[in-house]
Amino acid sequence: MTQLLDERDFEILFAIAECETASNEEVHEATGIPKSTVHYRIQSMRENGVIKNDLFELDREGIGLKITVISEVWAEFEEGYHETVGRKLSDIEGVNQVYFTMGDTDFIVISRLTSRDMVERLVSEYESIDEIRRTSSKFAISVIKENVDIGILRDYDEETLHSGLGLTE
Amino acid sequence: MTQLLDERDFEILFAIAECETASNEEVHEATGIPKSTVHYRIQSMRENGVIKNDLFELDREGIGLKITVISEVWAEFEEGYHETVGRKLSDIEGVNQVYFTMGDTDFIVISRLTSRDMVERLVSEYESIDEIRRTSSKFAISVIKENVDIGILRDYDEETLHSGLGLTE
DNA sequence: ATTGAAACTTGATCGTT
DNA sequence: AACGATCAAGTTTCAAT
Repeated sequence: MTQLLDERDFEILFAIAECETASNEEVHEATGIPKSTVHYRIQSMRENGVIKNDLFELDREGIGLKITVISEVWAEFEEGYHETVGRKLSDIEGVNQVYFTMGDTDFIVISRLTSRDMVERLVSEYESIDEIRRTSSKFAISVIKENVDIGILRDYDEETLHSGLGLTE
Repeated sequence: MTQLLDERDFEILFAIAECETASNEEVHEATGIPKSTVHYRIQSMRENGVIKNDLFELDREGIGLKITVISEVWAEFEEGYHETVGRKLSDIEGVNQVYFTMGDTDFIVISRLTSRDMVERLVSEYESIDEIRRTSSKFAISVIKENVDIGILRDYDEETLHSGLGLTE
């Protein structure tokens, strides 16, 4: 099996994420890769499914993030701990979503990882945070739905959003 | 307080989500709204923060989705239930992410909702699914981090992704 | 705030290497 | 596959409403 992506593809993807634009021009300026090559590469990534639409939904498997781990985290109560602990959790490599909830769990953390090694690293990062009392992790066997960014709108009736905002015709 | 968005803004956002492109041209064709007006509206939504970057990360609060609910769902074991039940969960309005896990929980479901009404609706939708045994829901008091789509790349060292894909220099 | 038309920038194509 | 030059196509601006 041949590699889907090489270093150069990543350089382009990182530049897009960094600049927050997919303009050939800007990617060219950020990377030094000629405009036409940037264009060619992005087109190739579209064709092989790594980039899924014009708004750059990425195929996580395609970029090597095959493991999804969902963790529950319990922490010591302190003033403002949802911010301080939340920030520490956010900073761990591979951590993608952090939700602060109240009740029997304090945080829910979703991570995308490349390997078992990273899972071990994740756990030891949790353990190195002083305020954390206990964690519990689950592997997602399959990701059935993820609608993110602008795609989220497909989850709703226009009606629902209108009434949510108090819009009237 | 004046409304951030009106019907027309939504029409444009929905068209973008539907067409999977933000081209003035295509949005114009899909909606009949003149190109220059589409341009003007998108620019305005950028300025007031509803659209956060060129790759169309949306401000969920801005479009009225103020409530995040995270649910754990337990279901009867059946052949292929992760698909059948997972699909039913995915189809509920406002459901945004569905993860199938094994062990003490079967599914983790993340929803974005506009109102308490929608929360009640969510729960009754859960209850109407035959295979579901039990559910448990938490409200996210705050969403501390969400890196989605192409932004996910910012969570990683380039190194990590390279080694995850088995790339070598 | 909206729009049609003009001006301009950029993405896409093509031919070489 | 990479790339510089070219051109069609789309974005952005502008002036009028």
